[in-house]
Amino acid sequence: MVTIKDVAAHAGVAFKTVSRVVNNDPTVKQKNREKVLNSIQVLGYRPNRAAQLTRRKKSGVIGFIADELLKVPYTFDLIRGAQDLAWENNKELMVLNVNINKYSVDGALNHLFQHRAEGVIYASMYHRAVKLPSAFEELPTVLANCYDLSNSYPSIVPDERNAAKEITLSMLRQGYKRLVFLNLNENIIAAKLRKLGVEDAFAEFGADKTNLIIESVIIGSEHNEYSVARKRAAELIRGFKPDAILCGQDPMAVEVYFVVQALGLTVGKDIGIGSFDDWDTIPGLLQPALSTMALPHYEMGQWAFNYLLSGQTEKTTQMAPFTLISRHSY
Amino acid sequence: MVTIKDVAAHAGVAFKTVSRVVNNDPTVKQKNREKVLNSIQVLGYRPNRAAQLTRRKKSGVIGFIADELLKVPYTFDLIRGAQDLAWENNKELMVLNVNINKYSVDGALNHLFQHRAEGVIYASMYHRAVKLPSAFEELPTVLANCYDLSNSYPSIVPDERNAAKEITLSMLRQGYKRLVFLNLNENIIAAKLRKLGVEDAFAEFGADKTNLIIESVIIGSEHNEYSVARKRAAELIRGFKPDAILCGQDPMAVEVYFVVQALGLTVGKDIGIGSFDDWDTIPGLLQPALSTMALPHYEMGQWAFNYLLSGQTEKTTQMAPFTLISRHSY
DNA sequence: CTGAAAGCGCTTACAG
DNA sequence: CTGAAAGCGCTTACAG
Repeated sequence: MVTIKDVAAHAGVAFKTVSRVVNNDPTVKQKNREKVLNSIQVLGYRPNRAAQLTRRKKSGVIGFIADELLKVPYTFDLIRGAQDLAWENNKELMVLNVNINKYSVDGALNHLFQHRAEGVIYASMYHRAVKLPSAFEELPTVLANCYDLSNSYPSIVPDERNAAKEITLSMLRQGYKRLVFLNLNENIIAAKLRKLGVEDAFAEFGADKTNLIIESVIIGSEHNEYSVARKRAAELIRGFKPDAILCGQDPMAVEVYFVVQALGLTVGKDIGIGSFDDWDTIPGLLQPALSTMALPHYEMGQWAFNYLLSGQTEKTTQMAPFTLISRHSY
Repeated sequence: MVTIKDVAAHAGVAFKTVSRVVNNDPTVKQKNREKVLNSIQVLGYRPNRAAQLTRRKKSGVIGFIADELLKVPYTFDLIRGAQDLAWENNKELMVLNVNINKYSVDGALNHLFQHRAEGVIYASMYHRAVKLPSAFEELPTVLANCYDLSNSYPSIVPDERNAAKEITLSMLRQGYKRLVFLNLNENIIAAKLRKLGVEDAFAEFGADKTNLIIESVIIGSEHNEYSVARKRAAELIRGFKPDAILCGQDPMAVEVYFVVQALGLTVGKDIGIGSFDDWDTIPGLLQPALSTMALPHYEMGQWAFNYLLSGQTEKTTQMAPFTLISRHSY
């Protein structure tokens, strides 16, 4: 491999001058700079990052530990948000997947320590509380899409409550009166907060709460979840006769569309449907296309990265707002 | 940060002995090894990777350039396949996202060169031909889910033709006689090969080809694609009256299920449905659950990584077999 | 504005 | 089995 000394010999300068050019030191005389740049070009020199890092204080590495993250399509936006900023700031984002069977969090951390990472983003697949090993205290840590029960780390999570309030208000304002909210598993934080948000909207709008049913249709324990969305949607449409249904996630909306069609009704005409997530291709697959609250994954990834860059230490829990994507389902 | 010398001082040995212990050199006396291990523990020493790499010949870094890869959920399995092996082999997988707007392939390559990567996997989002900049010739390169037109690099791609043949045969064997294959855009290689595969199956089974219609229902140019699956499915079911439909991808199957239901028919009873991809949550969302040919992304990721590890140079194009996931839709 | 020296934290190559 | 020296490709700190 071509080294700084090869370039120096070729350009007829001291190797320190080459180093200066590579590092954009403005004190190099224009003529020397050009000679060096030319030699770099001709010889195909590329700085050896490992050698640079050995000598420098900063590694430029930010870790990204993904807690089984990558099973759900949109969660990858967490990584993208961070990576886009890493690229812009000339940092290295070291993405490490963690899961029960293969990679431990300790293993991932060890990796990051060996690379002298300057900070780490810990991201979870869905919004939840996590308990991190104490080794995280040794380097700046930010949580994304999750939070720490003992409040030892700064974190950013989706603003579930406001999102639910916002989409519910949007439906009420359009004239829908009688709403069924088919919620996610009541054990998860998103479900708890969204329930409050929907109720907030009814209260703020002055709507009659007897026109509201909230029910969890993803049930069972964490590792044995199943959906009763179809069954309950059918029963509720027949019995309660809502004019709108809000679904806890886009895949559930697919199920509800089937139920609505089977009952001879039309989404967007006989019954309005809204949802959460903006799950990849799903919303556009439906007819009419699904209106949904998009999760702010990309923004959370960015926020987490920026937080590390800024060198802050305040242990805030930040709320990231969803974005309402209006299509034609209500 | 704790260095090898700190550990040596604490353990009362030469720093070279610490280096030996860290690198599992068997010549260290048991007693000294224990002393060093203890000091490492007590001081919390972690080897500095950058310094190691500066001195060693090998960087241990394998690059993974992902061509906008991460928009479709299952494509991440390409990375997972490679990453699992990287972990096992104590290598670093450096994942770099490439796209038109932000990161160029040249930028990603430059990154990899600076890290003295030992090889690179170039993976595309869907099965297609690619043209790589000539800089790839400077380091061992393997293509995954794509191939090079000039055959300059080894590659692995899904065995589309056999997959189509296999699922079609499986349907024919179950007694289905009259098949509509709603194909992907005819411009893409997968569509071309699968068409051949379906025809292979009819020929091999001795089935009557007048009972087969193959039609592309994803149409338009690459950047302006749209689906006429619903419209054509409805027309074909009414006119041609197939007893089975094969869909080019799982999302298309969702659309077809809606059409079938709207016509008052039942999937798996009145009409069999098969598909391709095994796209994340979609197959299980449908009722009955969708039988589909799963893309071998994980396996391709593994193969590509192994190929680099093995140090082979043969420029083969490998075919990776799909796996039939039988559920209840036919 | 430029260069010769020292040093980063390791491993390599050699000596004992 | 262990250690003192040299060196990896750079940057830092200093001198001119």
